[in-house]
Amino acid sequence: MPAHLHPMSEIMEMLVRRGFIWQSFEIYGGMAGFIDYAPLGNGLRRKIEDLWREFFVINERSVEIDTPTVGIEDVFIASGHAEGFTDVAIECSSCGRVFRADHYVKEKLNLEVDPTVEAVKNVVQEFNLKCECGGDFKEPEHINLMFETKIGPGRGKKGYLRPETAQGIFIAFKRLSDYFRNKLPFGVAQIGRAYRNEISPRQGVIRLREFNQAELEFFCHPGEKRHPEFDRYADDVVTLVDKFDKEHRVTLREAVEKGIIAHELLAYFVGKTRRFLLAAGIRDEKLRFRQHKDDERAHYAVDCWDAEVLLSYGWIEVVGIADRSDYDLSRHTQFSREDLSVFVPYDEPVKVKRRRVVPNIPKLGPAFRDRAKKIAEELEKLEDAGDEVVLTINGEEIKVPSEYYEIREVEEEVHGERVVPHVIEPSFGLDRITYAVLEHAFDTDTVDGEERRVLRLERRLAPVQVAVLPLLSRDEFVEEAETIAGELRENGIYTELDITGSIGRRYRRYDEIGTPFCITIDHQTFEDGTVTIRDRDSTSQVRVKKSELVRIIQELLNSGKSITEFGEVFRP
RNA sequence: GCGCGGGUAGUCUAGUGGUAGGACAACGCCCUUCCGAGGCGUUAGCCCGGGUUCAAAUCCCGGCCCGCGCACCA
Repeated sequence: MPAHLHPMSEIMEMLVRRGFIWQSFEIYGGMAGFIDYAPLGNGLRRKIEDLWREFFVINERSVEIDTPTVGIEDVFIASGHAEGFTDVAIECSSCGRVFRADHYVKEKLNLEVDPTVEAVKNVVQEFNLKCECGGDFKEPEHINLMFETKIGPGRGKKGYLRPETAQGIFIAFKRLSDYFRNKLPFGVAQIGRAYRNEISPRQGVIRLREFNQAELEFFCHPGEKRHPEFDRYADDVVTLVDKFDKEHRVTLREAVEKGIIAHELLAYFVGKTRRFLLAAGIRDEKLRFRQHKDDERAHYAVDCWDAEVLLSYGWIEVVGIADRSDYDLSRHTQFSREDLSVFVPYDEPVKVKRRRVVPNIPKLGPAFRDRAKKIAEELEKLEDAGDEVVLTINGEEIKVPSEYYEIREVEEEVHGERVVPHVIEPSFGLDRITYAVLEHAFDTDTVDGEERRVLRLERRLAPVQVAVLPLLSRDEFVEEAETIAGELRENGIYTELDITGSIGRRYRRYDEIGTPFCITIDHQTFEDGTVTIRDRDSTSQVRVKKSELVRIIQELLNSGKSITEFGEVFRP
């Protein structure tokens, strides 16, 4: 079906033609699941990243790091991602449906099967297992949704392209905790690529095999899932769809009080995420937060809220805000044997009275010889003891009479406890957000009886911020335009100079790519040193002095101010 | 992965076996003009591979890509 029949085709056509996104590997026929960020799309995505940094790094108690996109196998065994791939799948040779073998066997035969190719193969043969459609299954195979690679020459060491940026943060946790001088809570962000070898990439940029994530891992005390700045968003009214599909329009404070959102910290990030998306130009009425159902959550999550945006594809998940509890740190502790806990001091040291068993070493030594040291260690572990203690040392039962130890009442000061932090993770799909911003900004209206297409991007996100347009292509007009464009560029403003085509045609070009302001050099420029600034959304113009142009443009770009605050409205 | 539909310049499109056409866009020159003006000119295309045929954009097979449905989406 030609793309133009699809409802979102008009914008897709524009995005490709004007240089926002292109199909990757196009001259070789393309490959599903990969896109090139063309000049304008790359500019837009970078600016969205910068906006994200402002919200989730600069204005959060967070830092940003950057870790490899290739990970060694151990990481993903610990994280649980590798487990998902050792799952065995069976595919029907007639209808083509693919099932997870262990689930299918459990459901049809009520039988637990080891998730190995051999075991599944045996079960399928033994019970002559058929597909629901009656077809035979092909040979069972491993599902593999991570890209596999080899590190080093020859057989190398097995590695995977990361399926999320988060693991790089968890792995560096000890260093990060030290960096924050072991004081919770703190956040660590990472912006970068991640990879999933999707079975069937679809829907333009919505499901890619290589994609851009911005993730924040916010580490907190398990008993203190609050945020000191919750009040900033507590009164924001949000649309929530809970796991029972019940919709709520409530403030975040109410959502926490009523128990719709599990705790304040999740609610805080729901609020912050919403403000970020609105700042990027997502429409509030096309934004909602949906709670994952119990069977929908990832293996690591205990609660999860997705930000969903209404697009021509329907409601699309663009952010996942998950409470990953201590899952990741505990798993990496277990697999790496590194202690990834944090010492949390109490406000006041607590005095604890307890009984201790104190071994009498001088007596133990001669009596028990080479076993004495071990016995002493075991005795110290005991909370209490009677007249005689029976210990098992190296499989040997040893009776230790009370003369070899004494019971003392001691008072100890406990200054704090070691806890494995919990982590709240807002995880952003930047490609989807970038596309959503474009779709929500895309508009048409009528100017002088003609329809025009205009991209109403937030000013600060526009990839081309200013276009300088000489009214005529005569040398003196072009030279003047070059001078002005040069000055804007020296001040860090993304500026295009465009001298071809009629002025109207050029205005349309920049409307279509969302350039908020056009500077026009006309005859009057040479008389009184003024130029006009044209506003994309209203198409109206004001005259300003050349000497003040840079300052005015900068102020316009960093505010929502109207051009009419800066000069006389100009009507040619 | 399965099923259905599709793939012709940058974009959109005409073309059912016989010399691949148009519109818009882009670029150059002229005009010198404030909202896709006009004139002249230029660039540029049959997704890839095989087959049938004297001859394939067109018919057949396979692949790739795009859209939709199913499955998958940690």
